[in-house]
Amino acid sequence: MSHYSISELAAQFNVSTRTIRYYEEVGLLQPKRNKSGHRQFTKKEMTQLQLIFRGKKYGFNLEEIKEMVLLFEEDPTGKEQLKRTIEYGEDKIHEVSKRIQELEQMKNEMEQFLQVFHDELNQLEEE
Amino acid sequence: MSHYSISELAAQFNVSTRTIRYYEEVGLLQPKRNKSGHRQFTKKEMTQLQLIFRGKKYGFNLEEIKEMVLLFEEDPTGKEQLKRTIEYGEDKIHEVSKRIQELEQMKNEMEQFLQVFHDELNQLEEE
DNA sequence: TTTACCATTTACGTTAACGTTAAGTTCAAC
DNA sequence: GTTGAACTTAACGTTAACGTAAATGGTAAA
Repeated sequence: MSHYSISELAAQFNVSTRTIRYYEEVGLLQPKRNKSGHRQFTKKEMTQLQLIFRGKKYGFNLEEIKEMVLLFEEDPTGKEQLKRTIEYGEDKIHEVSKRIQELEQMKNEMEQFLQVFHDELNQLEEE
Repeated sequence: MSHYSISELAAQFNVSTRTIRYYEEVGLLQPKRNKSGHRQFTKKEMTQLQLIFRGKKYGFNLEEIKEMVLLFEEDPTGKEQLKRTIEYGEDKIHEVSKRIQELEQMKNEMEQFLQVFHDELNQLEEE
């Protein structure tokens, strides 16, 4: 009924249970517990884990990821709170945009480099 | 005359000299030495450091970066060698492309999330 | 030639992000 | 009710990527 155990989540995301417990340890997740103390995960935590792993893949460390996860987890009620959240979120989006641009530059440079090799290969094959 | 000391490079790239020595230690750089054993860096190493820091910024570890740096450093002479280098390089470009795509997806999701907050803010301000 | 700075190697220290082991608890099935 | 898999916490271990300290050497200015 929409509750997952820690090993189910671990299998889903192909990580160890230790990893998930560690994420709770550092405040990235706060799963509820059942009567006997076992963690109960829901779709909320699944979504958060998605964000975490995507962030990790792109060089953000857990502290940075934590900020982003918490940003989208808390329900900012009140105008001032909302405004600050939006501003912070737009900053984060800017960071991501910058990373994308620089990755594209990196890609371009790699393509230029390969072009040289391509030309050399053509030279060799024309003989 | 186009030779830089280790501390000049460190200042240029805003890292410690230890970092640069470490990169040599793990095989990312192979600077020449002068008579008294001091490292002599040239534009070649400057270019390699550029690649290294950009790679780091986007979540590649030093091992992966090493592959890429060595790929573009060695002069693949001979048709077979050239072909393999080109193929490997295209794989790496593919990886970068994938990262770009997923970063863009990440950005989209963040923008959607923020849109919700924006709407809530508008609701509050219409009253 | 002594001061001072830059270089060198060696080697131990540090932090993030887990891995691993141990010792105990709970649940599901038989 | 006993067995076995899955859960719990606690705590020590591991690796990458450096930081830092110590001991030493070259060189240029005072």
